[in-house]
Formats: sequence, C-alpha cells, structure tokens
Amino acid sequence: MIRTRFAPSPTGYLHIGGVRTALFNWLFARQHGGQFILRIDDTDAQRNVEASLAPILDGFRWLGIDWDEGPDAEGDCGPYYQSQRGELYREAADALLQKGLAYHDYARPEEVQAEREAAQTEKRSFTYSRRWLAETDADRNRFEAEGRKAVVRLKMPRQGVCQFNDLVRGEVEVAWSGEQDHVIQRADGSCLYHLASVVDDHAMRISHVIRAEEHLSNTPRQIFIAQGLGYEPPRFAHVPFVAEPSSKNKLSKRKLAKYLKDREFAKINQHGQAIAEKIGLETEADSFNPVIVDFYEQVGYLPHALINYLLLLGWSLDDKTEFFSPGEMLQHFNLERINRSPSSFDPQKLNAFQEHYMQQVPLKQKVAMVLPYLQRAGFVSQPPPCDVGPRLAAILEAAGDRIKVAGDILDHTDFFTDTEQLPYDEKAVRKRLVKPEQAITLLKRFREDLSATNDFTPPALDTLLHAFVEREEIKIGEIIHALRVAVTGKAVGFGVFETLAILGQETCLQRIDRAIALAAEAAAA
RNA sequence: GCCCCCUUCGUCUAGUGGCCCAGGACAUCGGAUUCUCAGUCCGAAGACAGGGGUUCGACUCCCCUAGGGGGUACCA
Repeated sequence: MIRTRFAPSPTGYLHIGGVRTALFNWLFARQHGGQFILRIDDTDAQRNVEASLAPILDGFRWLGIDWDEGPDAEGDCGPYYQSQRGELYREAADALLQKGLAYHDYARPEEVQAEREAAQTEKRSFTYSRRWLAETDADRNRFEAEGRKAVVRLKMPRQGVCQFNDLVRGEVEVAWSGEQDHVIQRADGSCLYHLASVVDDHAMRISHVIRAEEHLSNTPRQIFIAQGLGYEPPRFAHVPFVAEPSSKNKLSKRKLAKYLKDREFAKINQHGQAIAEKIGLETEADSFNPVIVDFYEQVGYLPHALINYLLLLGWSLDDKTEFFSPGEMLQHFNLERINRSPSSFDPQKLNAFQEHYMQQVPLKQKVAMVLPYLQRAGFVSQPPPCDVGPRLAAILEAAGDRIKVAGDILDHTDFFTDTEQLPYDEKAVRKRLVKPEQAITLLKRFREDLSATNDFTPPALDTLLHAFVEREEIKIGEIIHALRVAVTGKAVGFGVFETLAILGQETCLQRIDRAIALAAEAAAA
C-alpha cells in the first residue's frame, strides 16, 4: 500500500510551495490507489493550534486535496498531532540508547559551539569530541554533580558512506563522517524533529516520503535512526523548492516586501487587494498575498487553475501538454519526471491558466461564482431577488472573457447602480462627450431613436444605431463611444448593444439625460 | 569554513551523442480583426553559464572554474 503524507505546521496560512509538495504527495498516493495522510507538526506547540490550522485545512479542501487520515479523519495511526505523540518519541529515544546508537551527553551548548567554531577556523569539518558523553552511571553522576543536564545525542558512524536511492535525484551517497551527533531529545525529555519524523513515518506506515529538497541533507541521519530502530526506511523523493519570482531563492512568506518590487507580482497583489477591499475583507499583508493560497480563493480563482499551474512547476509530461484535467493528472503524474532544479513562481503564468480555465466555465456556474461577490460588496441583496440569475447570465455573456477571476465582476457594477448614483469618469466624459463638438447633439438625436423603438435586443439596437449612422452620415465611432460613456460612466466596457439591452430602455434614457446634463456642466465650467 | 545539490530563451519547460544552426507555453514586441477594453488569429525577437577533454560528431558523457541554492541548531 502506497501511503504518503504532508506534515504542515499550524502557522495560520497555506503557502504556495507547501501546496505544491502536498499536491505531489496526494497525486502520487491517489494514482496508486494509496492513501494520503495529514500529520500536524505542532511540536513547537503554540496555544491555539486549532485556529492556526483551520486556514490550512480550508485551503486543502478548497483545492480538492483530500486526506484519508488526519484532522477530522481519524484513522488507526493516530493521534495525528505530533504534540500528542511525545511518549512514542521518548520510547524510541530509549531504544536507541539501549542499543548504544545514542548516548547521554552532558555538554553545555556553548561548549559544543566552541568546538564547532574551532573546527571552522581550522577549515576542517566539525566532529564532536564526545567529551561529555556518559555511558556509565559513574560518568553520569560525576557530570550531574557539576550541575550538568543530559541531552540524548545520536552516536553517528564515523566511517563508511550512507547510500540511498532518491526517486528524484537518483543515487545519493554521503560520507557518514560528515554527519553530526544530532540531539534527538532535550534535557526536559521533549524530542526533536528528526526523531519524531522517523518514528511517525514508521508508525503511520508511510511508504514514500516526498518532501522539499532542504531535507535532502537530513536524510542520512533519518536513515540512521530508522535502521537503529529496526525500521525499513521509506522511499525518499526530494523535490526542488519553489523559488521567488524571477530568482532562485526559496520562496518565503517573510520576504513579501521584496516580491512586491517585482512588477507583475505587485500587479497581481494589487488586483487582489482591490477586490478584497470591495467585498469588505479584512486583509493583513502577511496572510493575504499571492504567496498564500487563501488569496486565490478569496479573489475568485478556480482551484483547478492553481493546481494545474503548480503541477507544471517542476514537473512536465512532455514538450507540449499544458492543460491537465484532474483525471489526466492522476493518470500521468510520476516522480521520475520531477525536475532537479528549483523553479520560480510566476504569477503571470498562473493567470494564464486561470484565464484559460475561466473561459471554459459554463455560464450557469459562472453566475454562481460571481454572485457572492456582488452580495458581499452590497450590490445584490441576500437572498438574491429572483430576476438576478438571468440578468447576471446576460451580463456575464456580454462580459465574455473580461471576467478573469470571479471578483472581477466588481469592475462592472454599473449594471447594479441607480442612475443618480452612477459615478462618471471625468476623463471619459471630457474625451467623449465634452470635447467632440457633435457628441451631445448626436447623442440627443439618437436618444430619440432609442425612446421610439420597442425592440431593445442587441441585434435590433445594432440595426438602429447603424441606420442612425447612415442617416447622419457619420462614422460609428463618433457616436458609439459617447453612448458608452453616457450609459456606463466609463470609457471601456462591454459591447455597447449588449450593454444597452441589459440596462433596458428606461435606464438608458435616464442615463443619457444625466450624461447630457453632466457634459453641459463640464462645458460651462 | 565544511558537506551536499543545482545550472537550456525574462519565466515554466522539451531534449538521455547525430532527428537541434535547439521545440512548446507564459510574458514581450509587431500586424490583422471589432464600437472601446478583453479576446481571437498571424508573425517577430529571445537560451544550451565558462573553459578544457572524450568522440567522426556534443545541450546531451568526464573534469575544472564560476554562479545559485540547501544543510551544517537542544528549528522544522
């Protein structure tokens, strides 16, 4: 049975790089009919683990990455919180001690540090002297009489090589002599990460450890622990980390300020912030930004777009295939084709995937995606009036590809605003209504046609305007832009005929009247 | 310092000795289309880190250098 795991710390947010690692684990397990386990790495136990974990679980749920065992999914390998598994780790430390593979060490931290620094100045690799190693009761008593406290250290081999086959990197060989006698248990009895991780992976029957490459150099000591405990070590696959936009540095949520200097990154951030503001979302810079999954959920991305983008960040099927349905991902994903070098996070390309998938979303579903944004921004009541569905469908149809993320609907709220309330863009009014000499005259004349017609459908309006243009012997550009500004307040927007039709005859006439008045005011000023 | 890993267009990548004077995608820049914007279509520009080998032949194999990254914690 293939079993993989992801072990997030309850930090309060789900990081892009973490999701990518989790995705690989999940895909690998699922395609083999295996299981995916979520284990909570809360050994630094802060008080409100639940609260800090919630956004992470929500993120996974949103993305459709489900887990067989973990929080809210009890299995027979629990508990799934490392803070509740201390007893297991202590037993393991004792077992290692018993076998002579670990020892009590009475060194003070600064004493080890001094040795380390000495090695560095002499430009040789550091090997602990084991001066404060205690294997007999006599030693222990002597050190304790000095007021020293013991930690448990691994007694690493000092010759030979550790060899393992990494599913991404291939054969890896490391000399044991370069490994340290790492501490696995503190004086207070609490245990450290490496021990915990090995014990849990074994207890949870993890078959494949797929994790970020910063753990590559931790692997030998984990193999040592596993073997010492008599475990069969899992298979390892070290995937390169996700790097910053246009750089090879590891992506980190701490360096947000730096990423914001990247123009494209800043643009996407700004776009999201604008949407968040309109829906009244409280945002904090360190938890709402394009490095955090929640950002994309809030702004209205499609989870599958993110997943597809992340899939291709460090993995590819061939030289052509870009789009993968969930089924295709499951079918084609493999560890062998994961790249060995880090790939940088490019939010622009993520957007390209989003736009592609957004174009495929059926109208009805788009309506459902967009509605909550209008409600949260106060343009549509909750529950919505019954005519909102068809109306929204018409708007979205007219919008075409202009709505790239669900929150973009908030750029087109002029359909929901009362005429008296409608904001008019000053520049647009000047350019399209005030400056062109004929604009107002033409608009007034075309208003007559509009009020006279009784067919307010886009094709009919199209015919109406073209007839007008012919009669007046003008070019269409001389009226159509003025018309758009008059009814929407803006210089850019959807097709004019669709816009008019959605607004309806009465509203159009009102808005034209208001625009004419406004233009007159502006001209007089 | 020491150990380990990585290095093809700006970015994601294809490429496992001849199919490659290097292919695709995003971005960029032109052009076409439409009432603006978005989109769509067509086109252009753009890379094998450097140096040595090996070979009839190297992006592909070996060595060195450089650059980048990770680890080196009583962090995870």
